[in-house]
Amino acid sequence: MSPKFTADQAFIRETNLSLVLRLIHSQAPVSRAQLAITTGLNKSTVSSLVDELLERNLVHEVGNNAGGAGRPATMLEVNAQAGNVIGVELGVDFVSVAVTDFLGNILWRKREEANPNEDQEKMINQTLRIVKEAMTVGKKKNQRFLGLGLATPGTVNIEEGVLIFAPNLHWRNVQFGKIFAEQTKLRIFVENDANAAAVAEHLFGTARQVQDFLFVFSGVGIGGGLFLNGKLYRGKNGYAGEIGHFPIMAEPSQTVCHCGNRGCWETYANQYSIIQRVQARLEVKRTSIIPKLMAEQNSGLTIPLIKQAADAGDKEAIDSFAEAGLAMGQGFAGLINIFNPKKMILGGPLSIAGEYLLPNIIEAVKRHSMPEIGQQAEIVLSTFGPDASLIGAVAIVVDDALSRFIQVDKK
Amino acid sequence: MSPKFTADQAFIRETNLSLVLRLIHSQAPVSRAQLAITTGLNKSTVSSLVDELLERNLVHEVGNNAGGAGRPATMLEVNAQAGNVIGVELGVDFVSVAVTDFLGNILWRKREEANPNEDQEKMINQTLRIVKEAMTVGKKKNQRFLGLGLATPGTVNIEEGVLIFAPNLHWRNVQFGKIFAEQTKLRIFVENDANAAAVAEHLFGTARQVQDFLFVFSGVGIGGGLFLNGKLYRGKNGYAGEIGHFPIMAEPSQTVCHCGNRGCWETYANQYSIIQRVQARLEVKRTSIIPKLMAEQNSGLTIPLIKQAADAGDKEAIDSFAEAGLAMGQGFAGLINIFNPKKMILGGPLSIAGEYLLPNIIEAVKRHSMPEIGQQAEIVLSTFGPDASLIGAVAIVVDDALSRFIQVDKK
DNA sequence: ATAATTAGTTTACAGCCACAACATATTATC
DNA sequence: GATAATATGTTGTGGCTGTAAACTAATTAT
Repeated sequence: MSPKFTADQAFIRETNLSLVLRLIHSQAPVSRAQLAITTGLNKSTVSSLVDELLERNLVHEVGNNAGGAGRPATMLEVNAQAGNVIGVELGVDFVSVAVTDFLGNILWRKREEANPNEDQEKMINQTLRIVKEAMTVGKKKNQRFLGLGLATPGTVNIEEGVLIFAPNLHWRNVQFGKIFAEQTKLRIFVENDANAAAVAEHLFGTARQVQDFLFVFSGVGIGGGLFLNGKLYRGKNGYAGEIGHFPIMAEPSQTVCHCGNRGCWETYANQYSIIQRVQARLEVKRTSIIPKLMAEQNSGLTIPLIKQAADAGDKEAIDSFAEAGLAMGQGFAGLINIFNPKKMILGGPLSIAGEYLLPNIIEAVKRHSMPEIGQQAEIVLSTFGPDASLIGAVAIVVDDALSRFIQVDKK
Repeated sequence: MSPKFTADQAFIRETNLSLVLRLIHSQAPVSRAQLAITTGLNKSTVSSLVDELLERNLVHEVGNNAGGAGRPATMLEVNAQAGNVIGVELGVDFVSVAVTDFLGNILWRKREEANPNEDQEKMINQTLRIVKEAMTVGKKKNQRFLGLGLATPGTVNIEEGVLIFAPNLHWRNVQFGKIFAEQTKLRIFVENDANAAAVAEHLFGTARQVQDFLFVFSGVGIGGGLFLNGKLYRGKNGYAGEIGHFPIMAEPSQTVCHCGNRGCWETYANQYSIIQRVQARLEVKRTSIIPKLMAEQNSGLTIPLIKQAADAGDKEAIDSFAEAGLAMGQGFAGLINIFNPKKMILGGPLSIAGEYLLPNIIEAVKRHSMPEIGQQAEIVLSTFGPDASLIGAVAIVVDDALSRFIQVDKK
């Protein structure tokens, strides 16, 4: 049925602990007195809460702040050493693993090419191998791990830690939670890549304190992390966020999307659409350095290569990005009209070309959104660029630690 | 900054009172014992909460339920006599007012034609006159009023009770809250019409217990009430829900939307698009009863008239609805992909033709949505048809009474 | 008649936060 | 340099909360 929500004293304590911890996280350094004012809680209550957080090593005092008159305040900060976190990002053709401290600072990272089509078990074992390597890093630093987060394309059952279906990987029903828990003995958190990236921006990035924003993950397709009313929105089954499949034109002539339909927005605005635009231009106009770059680097026509050409001032590259930017912006406008968000964050592989896309996205939003709504939305690039989902994997672990006060096993 | 959320004892009590009251509302008749099981609260706590609700006259006992073995349960129900509510719907060309009991049962209602373009003050005075008439009804029944809800098109600042901007009415910054509070001495709640309708469905209609659904309000334009994670989503400024302005086609050839853009989804799926479809058909094909109906009734080409023709089996009318249904369904599919909702509810003036639209909406959703997501969404007609916003105006008052336990002035 | 079962109440209790008084540590002022 | 002013943070009391367990109450099963 509907999720029951009862409250008791333990709930009060947990809510207030979490509130204070999150405020210390987002507004560090702060004093107990400042916390009392911003929360509305009594000074003594704040002291009691902070004492508990200090005891749990989640925060620490960082000297005094002698400002004006009066007793100087003892400033508080979240303790970066509260514990380490492992983040894993599963991509369509790579695996990334990172070890960070509690504040998301990267202590170690590794990326390997991978091929999910070849053999699922092989890729999982590859991932496990890198994870175990990562764990030795944490051990050396004598730190406990708070957990392991895994970001993957596709839809995820976060309670069970199961990847339900990832069209890009052609995977179904993968028990990540179970497999990784057995192999690492850590607490495992599995989340969709765009959702994870959204949490990363909320916790560590450009969307701190922002209650309503969309993370637009653009790459092979376009997915979205919907952060609404101060939390992730997942929909009935966790499928929410398939923003790339709004049918913006259902004529039979349109490109077939990999979802099987025609005229999905993402077919006009994903990375392949840019490659197509460049190809079309190269066929008519040859004054571009792109063919030369491809020959030199023995590379196909890829986004990084087109970006490189644009950096060198190549008009065909720049114009292709501009055109794609307008198409992306059209979808952004529609989403802004629907959501009235404070921010729209562009991330994913395509965001490496953000500087060329963004001005036209903004232009298209201005043109196609309702003025009252469009003016309210800031359109920005992801803080973490192509690493957004990897940091996101870390963020979902940290976010849990900021919320829950379940005893973490000591080492 | 971000809304702080602190918890204290009063909050616990209010949360649990509200939880129990809502459960009694949605699952009546229900016993204390059942409530204890479903909430997870202790039996004694439930008794204490129920005692308080009884004292406040919000619920009442309705006999025993002698089922199997054991002491028979005392069943509880929300007290319809807890207080009356006034609902007001401001339409583009009418005003509706209703008096209901606490369960939303209509005790009295009145609808008058109105013209917002003529004179704002005149229309407000007209509304106030009907409201005062309504209040004499409640007085006769010796009932107190819990409040007055007002549903209006446009964007609303719900804290202040101000209509910010309603393009269809050409109104800006109307202080409904202030005006109505002064004139009626009641607590006033102002809300956007689509949002109000969504609350009505959640509280009294087809979306009871549904956490994630969209109310699609189709009429002159297409607006949406977004009910996500168990509550209304309003966005940063309360503008959220402009689902009609997703640019599904940006070619210069398209119809200009009243938002100023071209190719908005709603221009393919609003009531005017249906009228256009019928007109186009009538120009080529004359075997339709529509011209005859228009002549007989001395009426223009309206949706009710086309509906009447469809009821009589007129192929042109039926086919026009079918075509529009497919266009609506295309947008529904896009929204379903984005939101992964449990339900999509079609309401608003166009919903009187729901039986002709719905099959094609469902067909288009099947065709254009991602199968995993589309299969999850039930697509249904509003329980209240064209009255959804009027009942919604009532619902926002009831919803508040179910949540808050501020002392209501006695009579 | 007695036991079993289920509903609801009473009483003792521990946890939580608010409040007010207090201790602490600095700057401002004379 | 002493005193006042100011701001930070702590301590102890009290009221409110839900929990737990023992209790009463009202029915059916045997």
